[in-house]
Amino acid sequence: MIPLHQRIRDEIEGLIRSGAWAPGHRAPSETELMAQYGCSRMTVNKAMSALAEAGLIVRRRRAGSFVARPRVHSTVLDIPDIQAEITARGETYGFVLLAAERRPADPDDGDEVELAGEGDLVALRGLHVAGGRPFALEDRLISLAAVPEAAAADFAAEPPGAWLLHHVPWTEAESRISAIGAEPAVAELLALDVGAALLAVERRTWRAGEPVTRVRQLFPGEAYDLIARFGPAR
Amino acid sequence: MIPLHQRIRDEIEGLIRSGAWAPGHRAPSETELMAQYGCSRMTVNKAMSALAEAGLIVRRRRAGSFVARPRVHSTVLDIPDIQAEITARGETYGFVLLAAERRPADPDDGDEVELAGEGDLVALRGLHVAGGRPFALEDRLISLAAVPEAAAADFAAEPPGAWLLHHVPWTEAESRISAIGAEPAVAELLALDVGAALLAVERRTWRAGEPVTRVRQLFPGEAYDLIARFGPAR
DNA sequence: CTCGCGAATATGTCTATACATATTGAACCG
DNA sequence: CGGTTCAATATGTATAGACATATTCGCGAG
Repeated sequence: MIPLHQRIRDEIEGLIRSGAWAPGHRAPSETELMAQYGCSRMTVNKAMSALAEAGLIVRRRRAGSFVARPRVHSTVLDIPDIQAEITARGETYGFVLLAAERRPADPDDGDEVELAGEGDLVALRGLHVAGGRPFALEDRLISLAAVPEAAAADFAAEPPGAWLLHHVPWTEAESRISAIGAEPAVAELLALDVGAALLAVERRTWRAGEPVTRVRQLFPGEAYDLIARFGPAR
Repeated sequence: MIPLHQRIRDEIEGLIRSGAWAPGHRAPSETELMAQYGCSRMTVNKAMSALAEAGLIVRRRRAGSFVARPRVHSTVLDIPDIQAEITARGETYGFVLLAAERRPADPDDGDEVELAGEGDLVALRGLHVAGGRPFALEDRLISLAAVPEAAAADFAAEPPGAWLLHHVPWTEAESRISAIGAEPAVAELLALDVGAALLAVERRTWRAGEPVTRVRQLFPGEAYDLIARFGPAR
């Protein structure tokens, strides 16, 4: 049984997404919807407030509720877990740990110093492999001040991304996406020509304001797409 | 005056984001919060339902409300309007229309055929310029079946992105982000070496299920970053 | 000791009502 | 004709109560 407020919400959302109600269109008032659905105003209000929160309508007192004009920016981007992504494609996933060391932050690198805080860093380099072929190169720094358990973790057994996900819940994250050419060392590891275009995803995460980790993942440009959608899919 | 349900919501969100309530932590029941804030259950419920909808807590009947473990995927990505982005940086913006033609869809290109529908296409190529230097190359197709007015528009005066935004509200969009090497023609237009890494953003938009436009924007890799954030910023 | 059943609990939904608040449009007055 | 006031309107917030539903816990029977 679908709750009534959800049904109202879904129906109106359908009218908007189908284009039947164009941006700017004025929706019926709560009183009208209340009569239309034979329910109380609170129920209608719950549906309409949810649509407003979702950004589908704009509500103005005395004036009414209007279909919002969608904004170009801020779509939802799926940055999937690499392992999950690969297995979802039906390919076998592997992770090769190329290097792992514990070291203090480079004092010339403000970024590292901030990440390390009072402690050392764990620096990792690893290769994500899909079906026997290199899929992504990952360079990661983990703050031991934030995650002391990382000193003893075996990242060859469990890739650092998955390990962190299980051990350290984060509260904030920032991802930065750019394109760079492959340097010789990187090109060799990814089995590409030097200078080949790579999609670079750099992500930093924090827990309660304290930096936890910074990771830079390099994907061969033609092998990987990031997709962001705005639309009927829920 | 901040509404009470919002205050409750904000306070609990603060406890979660600060890490005071770790993932898995059980929040007080609605009855307890109701006593704590001296309000009715509906008010507490509104706050907690909103937090649940936002994915910050998970609610289970009889069991209670628990702080959710954040998921890696689905962050919010800002895909800004290029013109707005450049002027925000304090640089002068310019758009150079390199080519514009009206033509039927290429029957060998299923993508174009779908976009065109029963009508022709407008095919445009233009260069976004920031402070006198090339910033992005844009190739765009507009469906005249969906937007007949595009046949008469002057895209040299108003860049097609802005023109479309003003004339055709869309209801769905999909963006695809990848990295490619610059081909000779592209490299020359962007004043780069052949093979230089480019960030490619391809976006398609629909209105009420009908394809409206498809645009491919190529940015010099080192000149532009896309940033996605998840965190306390609201 | 285990299984099944019923009671307790926490959330989920909904109603009817009340008052607050922003905004608009129209009536009124200078 | 222009500005001010005021009432109508639509949303915003909140209450108290009611019943529904899923899930867990504990008790008692086998």
